[in-house]
This record gives sequence, structure tokens and C-alpha cells, in this order.
Amino acid sequence: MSNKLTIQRVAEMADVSKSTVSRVLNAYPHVRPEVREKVQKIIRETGYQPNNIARLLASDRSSIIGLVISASAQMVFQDPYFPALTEAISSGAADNNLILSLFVSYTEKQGRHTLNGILAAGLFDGLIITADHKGDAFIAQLQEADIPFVFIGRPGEAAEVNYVDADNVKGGYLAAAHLADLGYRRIAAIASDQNTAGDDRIAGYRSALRERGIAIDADLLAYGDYTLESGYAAMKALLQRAPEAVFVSSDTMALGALRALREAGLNVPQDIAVVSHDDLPPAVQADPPLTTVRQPIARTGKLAVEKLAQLITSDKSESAQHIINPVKLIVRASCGAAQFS
Amino acid sequence: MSNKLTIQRVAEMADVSKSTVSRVLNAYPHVRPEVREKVQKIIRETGYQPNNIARLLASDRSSIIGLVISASAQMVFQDPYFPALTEAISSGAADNNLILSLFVSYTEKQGRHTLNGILAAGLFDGLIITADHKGDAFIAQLQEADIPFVFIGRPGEAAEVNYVDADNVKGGYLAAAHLADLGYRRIAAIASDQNTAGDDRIAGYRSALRERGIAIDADLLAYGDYTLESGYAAMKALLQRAPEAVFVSSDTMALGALRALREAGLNVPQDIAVVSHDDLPPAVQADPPLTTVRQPIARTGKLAVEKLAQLITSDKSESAQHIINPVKLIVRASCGAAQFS
DNA sequence: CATTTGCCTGAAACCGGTTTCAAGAATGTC
DNA sequence: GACATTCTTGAAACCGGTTTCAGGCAAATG
Repeated sequence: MSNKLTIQRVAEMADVSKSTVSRVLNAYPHVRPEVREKVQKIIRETGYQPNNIARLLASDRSSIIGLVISASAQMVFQDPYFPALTEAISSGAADNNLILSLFVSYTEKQGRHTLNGILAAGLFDGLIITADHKGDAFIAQLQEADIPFVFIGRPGEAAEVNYVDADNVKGGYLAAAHLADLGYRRIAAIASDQNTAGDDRIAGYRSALRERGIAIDADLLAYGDYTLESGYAAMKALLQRAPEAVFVSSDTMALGALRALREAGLNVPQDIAVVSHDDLPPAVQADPPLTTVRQPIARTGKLAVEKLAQLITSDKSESAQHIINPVKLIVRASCGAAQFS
Repeated sequence: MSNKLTIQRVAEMADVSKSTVSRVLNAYPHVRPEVREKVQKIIRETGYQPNNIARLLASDRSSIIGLVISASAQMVFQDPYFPALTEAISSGAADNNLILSLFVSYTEKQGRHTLNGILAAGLFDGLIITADHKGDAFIAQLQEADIPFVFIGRPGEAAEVNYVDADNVKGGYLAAAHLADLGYRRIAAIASDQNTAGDDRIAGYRSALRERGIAIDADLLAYGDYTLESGYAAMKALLQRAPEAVFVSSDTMALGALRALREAGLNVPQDIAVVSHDDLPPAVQADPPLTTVRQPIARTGKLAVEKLAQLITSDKSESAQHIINPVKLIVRASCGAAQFS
């Protein structure tokens, strides 16, 4: 303890120079096998661990990436999407030998401030950004700072930005098509204008209906902000239009919608069918269990980290890549499919 | 961009030495006001930001703290407790100018591995640990590593460990007392043996009943693991004992219990009263809204960070401190209190 | 056998700050 | 006015690594 273990001390003990120890540590070539072995033995015996800070200062790389979550507190708290995503990224970072730092901010202003701090600190090799409000505000700042970054979810202006996203258009399509194919005609939707995912899901919903020659009624569209309450309110408003089915853009909002339906004395799926999006735990827990579009959050997180790691490593800045993950319809009770079979 | 801005360049521009610039940066005394002003002007104009890494290498402090969450995936995903706590700690870290790094692991083995990596990296000034399984496994390792750390939630063997916790005994007491005072006698409880919080809450529950001369029936006690499903299963088992009321040790488990009750055709609170613990969003969203014991999670996170910051700063290692946060009963519909008024 | 080539290795510079030390200037004391 | 203090300041050492460079030696080439 008293005598701290430095590369210098290890070098002395192994009777070689610092340089050689450094070469062994970093698995560089041009070290004679027996020398390498000797050094490794000392390292093993002493339990020597190089000082990351020093290493980092000299090599200009920290192996720390930041995850910036900028969304309303409501969303972050209520929707299990963020915990799930965070977990995925956290384990992805571990797999890539990266340390993950987390930043959460609830307002765009706060987010900008946070980002300033992060960029100023200069501590991070790269950033993963998940932002609502389409996140455009950050892009210019990030590009100017010349730091590798990957967005989760398509930003408003796709521009030349790397991002990983689910195939939200397909998600909305699958949900609406499923309902239409079950015979429902008055199919409402609860969307969200918080991010592009909401827009895309509704775009898919529209194209599924259009494809089937079902007129699109603007009155059958309501908006929420991914909270349970907003789903409740939106559903309540939609009830006046007497829809036969509803596509809700997230599981959490669907829980709210279910409550509104229950209060209105309607049974799901007998009186009205519900399909939601995400397939997070609440979908299974709901009563009735929700038919929902599964998006591969774990995979999204993993791919985002890998893409970022690649950006960090390769100095070559290729053109921006857009990774779109497949989605899949999971049929449970809420859509009424079981009734028909 | 080409010519990076270093303290050296700033010094040259201001026509002083590196040392002086460093003194200005760190607000040290003994710099003539006009010199200080001149340097600050250059810093302002150039937008110079000291390199944290270098600073850190020289000063032996990283300003990075780690948050280690070690709990089953079930718990982490389903219970909003962890997101809420994470957020609180994240903002607490920001307030204290600390960078927060997040580590999540689901098994004790994985957790130990993670911790090894963290300690080996030597990058962190301190750690905040939240662990289930009473977290004892980590303590020895942490103490040996000689790194400042604070537990969230009392570890199994309190030992000489700093921790911040809610007053769980009081929480259980308030819940049970409330039910007893409303006139219920057969008061069941769904506890958890995942961590000490579960034990403590049940201890409080017991003492409230004992105090009121209500016999404690071991058959009225069931266990869960903080998941909705476990609450459901526990409630189902308890139903055979025909309780008049039930205290559930977390909101999420209470949701499961509510479902079991609904399926059994029982109305809450007319047929059976429910009181839970935590007061997280699900408590309000539940149907009926849950009477629950609020624990101040935001405050817990904040205090943990502050305590840790203090440990990092003061080299003096005082005796371990146990910070217990007050809890409060929030009365909503599920306990039936409204019926009596 | 002389020369080129390539593989090891250590010395020293470097990353960009902080901190110690000593010296010169300014101020205070008697 | 001489001497002791206190302020300011810059030079240099230092934090603990990585990386460049050049030299020594062995193997390969002609």
C-alpha cells in the first residue's frame, strides 16, 4: 500500500524498462517471448493494474462513453422503455470494455447544459443520445465538438447522423393491418408527437389502412406523451367517436387506454380491440394481456454501442449509417384474435 | 482545432507562466488582481477548457463516482424504484460536480465481476451500492480496496458501513397501524426476503399489531420478490386465509395482489383493504389508487451522493454513519378509509 | 565475409495539467 | 533606513503511463 505499484516499479522488478512493460501490457509485438513471460509473471504476482488516468492522458482515449437520456421525467419514469434500454446499453458497454456514464435530463435546456458539461469535460470517447423532441437541438453541438456519437431513435432531421432505431413504420403497419384483417373498420390510433417514433408508427398505421381501402378518419387520431395518463385522456376523447379498435403507440399509454375503457364499461376485446407497441412487461401484465408490436430493445442498445465503438476506433469517418431493427407482432388477448379462431 | 488549446498556450498568450494560469483556474490566492483579470480575459475569449484527464492525473482525483445496481433483472425492470433512484443519484451527482457512471448486474456473481473491474480500473473516486441479497458480499472487497462507498439500503450486516435508507420499520408500522385503526383485524402481509427493507417493513408491521393487541398469525404472511407476478402469487395464496386487509411491501407487488383480488371477484376496498409501500407512479395509477407509504427516494439519492462526496473530500475517516429517511402514509382509496368518513 | 535487414530494447520526450520551491518585489516593523 | 514578512511569480519536478527514436544484436542476403 505504502509503495504504490507503478509501471516503473514493475519494470524494476522485472529488470526491464518501462517501455517493455508497456509493450507487454498492450500486447504489442516485438517482445521476446521469455521477456514477455517474465513481465507477465511479475504482473500476475503483484496484481499490478495500470493507472487508467495516466494511460488515458498519454493515449488520448478514456474508454468511457456517455449515455444521454433527454426526455420528460414522465416518460423516463413511467415507460419501462428507458430502463430496458439503459440496461441493454450498460451490458453492451461492458461487452466492449467500455465504461458507461449516465446522464439524465428532463428539459431541453437542462439537456443542453448537461451536454455542454460533458463536452467540456472532454472525458468521453463517444456518446449515445436518446432524446425526445426529436433531439435536433443537440446535433449541431455534437458535430462541432467532433465527438463520435450515435442516436437511439431517428432524430427529426436524419441528416448525416448515425442512429439505431426500430422499424416503427412497420410496427404501426403490423398493428393496423392485424386489426383490419380481423375485420375491424373504425380503427382509431393514439399517437405521440414527442418523437419520430410516434410519427413513424402512425405513418405505418395509415399505409396499412390505405392499402386495405379503409378511409382514414382524422377524428380517430389522438395524441399522448407516453404516459399512462395521456393514454387515458386520449382514449376518453376517442370514445366519443365510437371506434371498434384502437392502436396505441406504447404499452404504457395502452394501460391508460384500458382504464378509460373499463371505466366506460367496455370490455376488451369484446367491445373494442386494442393493439399496442413495444412489448414491455406491462403488456403481459395488462388485463387483458396486450397484443403488441415487439421492438428489440436489447438489440438496439447492443448495436448502438457497437456502432459507437466502431466510430471511436476507426478514425475514418464513413458516411452515416442508419440501423433499423425489425419488429414483430405478438398476438395476445386484447385484439380479440382468439375470438375468431 | 489544429493548434490545441493548452494551459501552456494560454500562459503564453497572457504572458505569464503555466503556474499562474493554473492558480487562476483553481481560484488560488496570491495572484495580483490585474494579472488574474488578464488571464481570465484570455480564458474567456479563447473558451479554454482545461483537460480533465491531465488535471486528474496530476491531482489524483477523477470526480467520477460509480453507481452499482446489483439486483435481479426482474426487480430492476419491473419496479420503478430503480429508475427513480438512479435519476435522483444522477441529479445529485450533477449538483456535486461529479460524473456518474452506471453499472447494472443481475446476479451476485456478475456483480462481483463488475466490481472487480471497477476497482481495478481505479478510475472512480467513490461508489454508491444498491444491492439485494443484502449486499454483504461486496463489503469486504470494498473495504479492502480502500475506496469510499455508501450503501443505499441497510446491508445485512450493518457493520461499519455508511448507508442511507428509508425508515422501513416505521413504514411497515404506519401501514399496519392504519389498517388496524380502521378496524381490520385479520391483516395479512406480503413481505420480501430479497433485502433488509422487506424484513424491516415486516418488523414494523408486527410491532403495530402487537401494540394493538392483535395476534400475529404466521399464516397471514407471504413472500414475494418485488415483481408483480410474485405479488399476484402471494395474494392468491393468502386468499385461502380470508384476510380482511393486506399490507404489501411494494407498489408493484400490490398491483399483482390487486389482480389476484379482482380475479377472485373481490372488490377493493369493500371486500378487502390494501396498503402498499413506496408511493411510486403505479400507486396512483392502480385501480383503485393505492394507499401507500411514501419513501423519499429523491432525497435518499441526494443524501447518498452528498455523503459520498464528503467521504471523498475528507481524508478523515469518521465512524460510519447511518442516515434514515422519514416515511409518510399517503391515504388513497385502496384502504377504505374513505368509506368510514 | 561484408552488408543489409529486421527484431528487440531502453532512453527520453511527451500527454496537460498541479504542486513545490526558491527568488524577487512589495510591504510592514522598529 | 535596515531588516523581517508577506505577496507574487516562474522554473522545474511530478503524476504514470505511451510513443518515438535510435542503437545493438542476430539473422538474412549478396
